Amino acid sequence: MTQRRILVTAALPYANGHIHLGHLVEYIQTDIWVRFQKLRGHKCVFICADDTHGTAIMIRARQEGRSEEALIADMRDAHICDFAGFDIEFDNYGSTNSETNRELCHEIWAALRNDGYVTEQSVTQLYDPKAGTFLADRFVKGTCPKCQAENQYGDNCEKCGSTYSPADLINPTSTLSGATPELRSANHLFVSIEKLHEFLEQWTQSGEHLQIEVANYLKGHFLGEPLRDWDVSRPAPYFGFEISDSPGNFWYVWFDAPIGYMASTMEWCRKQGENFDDWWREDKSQISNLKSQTSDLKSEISNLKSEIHHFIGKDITYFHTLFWPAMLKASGFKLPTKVHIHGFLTVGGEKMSKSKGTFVQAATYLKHLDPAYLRYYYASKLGPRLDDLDLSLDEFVDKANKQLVGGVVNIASRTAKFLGGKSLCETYPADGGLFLFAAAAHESIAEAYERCDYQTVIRTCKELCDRANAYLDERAPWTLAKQPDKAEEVRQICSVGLNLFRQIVVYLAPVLPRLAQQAGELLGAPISRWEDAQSPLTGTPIANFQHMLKRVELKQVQNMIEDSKPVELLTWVEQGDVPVPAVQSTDGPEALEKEPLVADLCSIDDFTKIDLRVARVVSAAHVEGADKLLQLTLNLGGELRRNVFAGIKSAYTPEQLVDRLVIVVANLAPRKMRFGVSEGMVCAAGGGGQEIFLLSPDCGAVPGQRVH
RNA sequence: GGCGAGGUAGCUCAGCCGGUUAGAGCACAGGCUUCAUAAGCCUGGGGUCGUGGGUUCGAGUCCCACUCUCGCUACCA
Repeated sequence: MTQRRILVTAALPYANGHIHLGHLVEYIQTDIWVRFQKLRGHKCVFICADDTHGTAIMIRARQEGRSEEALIADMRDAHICDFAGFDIEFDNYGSTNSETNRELCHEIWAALRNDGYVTEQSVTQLYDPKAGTFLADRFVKGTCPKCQAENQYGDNCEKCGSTYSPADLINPTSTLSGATPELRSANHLFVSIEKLHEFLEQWTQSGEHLQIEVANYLKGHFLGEPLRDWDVSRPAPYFGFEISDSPGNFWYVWFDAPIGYMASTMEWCRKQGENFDDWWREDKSQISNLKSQTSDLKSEISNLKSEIHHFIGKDITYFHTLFWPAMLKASGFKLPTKVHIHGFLTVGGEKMSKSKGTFVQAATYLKHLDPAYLRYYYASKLGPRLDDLDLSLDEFVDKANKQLVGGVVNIASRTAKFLGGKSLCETYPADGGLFLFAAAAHESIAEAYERCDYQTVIRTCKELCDRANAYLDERAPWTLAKQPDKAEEVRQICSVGLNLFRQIVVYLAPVLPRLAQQAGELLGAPISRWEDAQSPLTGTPIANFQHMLKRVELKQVQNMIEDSKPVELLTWVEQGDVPVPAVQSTDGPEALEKEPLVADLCSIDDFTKIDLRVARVVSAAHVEGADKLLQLTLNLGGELRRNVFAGIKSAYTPEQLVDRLVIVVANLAPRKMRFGVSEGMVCAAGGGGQEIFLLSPDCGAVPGQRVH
């Protein structure tokens, strides 16, 4: 088999949020594909990066009172940690906010300019005079002009489904500052891709690069009419790269994000001594020479050719299948070999929901469950199509226990103990053709992996498992083990069983890398190549069997869901309505009478669920338009900052708060408020109004300490 | 409205270029086994393959119509 050179990317996660189970459909799918290619002996490079630019990041950083760079650095660390926890192994994880990316953006931009793709047009947009920024649609809220429904965001109404311009909203307000936005126009830069219409038509419809339904979608939606120009610039202030030949304008985040694929590749190339051009630039001399070469040389040259595979969700189809190829084509870069598009994750047949606890973050999952279950589960449900993938919790438990533990691992579990400390037979015993049958399956399994049809892979492996388990059942080595003269026969049967186990683990290695590792250790020979499934292992020492994967209890899954539900927010921050006259400190019964003790007892477990921390107020500020709130930036130790809105304006001034220590509920679910997201709650006593008394630790406490 | 995908056992689905009595897992019923992480094996019940036409010696599989469900409908991450 000739070695392919394959560059694989997964979509860049946005630095505005944590990785959740929905993201993981993509990263697990892609990681499996990459591991498969590597196992097959191909040169495969897995590239990703954080997507860091745009208004959302800018606004959030502002709310948290820190720089965008600090925010995206934290987020990047969190993302990397989450991915590692799920055994998702990137060859390079970059950032779109890198010098390499800036340079590549400039290069591509210059090419677009030179070839006349860039035009300038005036755009009228809502502008927030208080926040000093133009407002993306989702930062504007108002009454629907069609059906009068209130509190509708952006450019469409959830109630009546109509779409409109945000400027048409009745009584629009900025969700950033509460100000009334005004219409302002500014010159934006556009890329005209209509010039490439014919090329895009041909590229998308060729049947080679896209799934058929995607090709049809593009044809039906976009290619039937002239392609609209793409607005790729945003006026300052904007967190991103300033456009060199258009000062005061920045590239829209979607312009520099896909270029991040290239930048991250370039970083990898520098580390590995690879040539970036081999991966991303079409070598014209090679291609033009091809026609005159012999077929031998042709195949040699095609070996040098590298492939580019993008894995994305269906929400960003448009960018990856029209703009991105257009940009690459226009600037002389190599086009994607294939764009693999998958559907969304639903949980229990419904969209993920924060209130139902089905919006599970990667880190929350890892607190409760082994990543192998999810990798296996997703694999068992993923096909080559764009269907949404449903996570059914019962089925999840079932697959993990019945198929993974009771099926696959059980083969080793029921045979290895008879060979612990001994070794496999020197020559592979007769097994009625089981090994050959499984070995012959490798081709169809490999084809299924190649086309991302993992459910077929799992289905096939399950059949192999059933055969192996039926074989063991029939031969019953445990019965023979009681007869000393049958020791050799037991060894033979177990050698067969363990070899069948090993084959299956080889086939599943892309899905279950840890299991492959453990199986290698058990059997005294690492699993490192696809071909390991083709010839039986003989004579190697067998280690004592240790559990490879625990069974799952439904309770663990339920706990994870509970853990993902937002904790009910105590609403005192939003109350404080009637100021109560100051009370003398007489230790009287008034306070108790007003708010009697809670009758329900709470367990120590209930209490420890609440993560109380010492924090220092780094900065405090009035919130424009808010009557009761102050915005606090808290330091929870080290670099950890939190943005908290506290309803304490009636009792404190910002100046009184800066630098003092407070007690904060650190694991309170973030709460979206009118002025931004509040990421915790400052503890205080008192009834509201003037009567709010912040809790403070005694001298000596430092930020980050937990309150017990 | 347009476009796309799909309607196969109680549930989740597989069925490639049309071909013998329509498959798997889960669930359910019965039996075997007790080596294994209360794991494993065998047997069974149960489906007019959305509806109606058509092509064909023969259709779940091709064509048409109808019907229902879901998704998408771009400058939003």
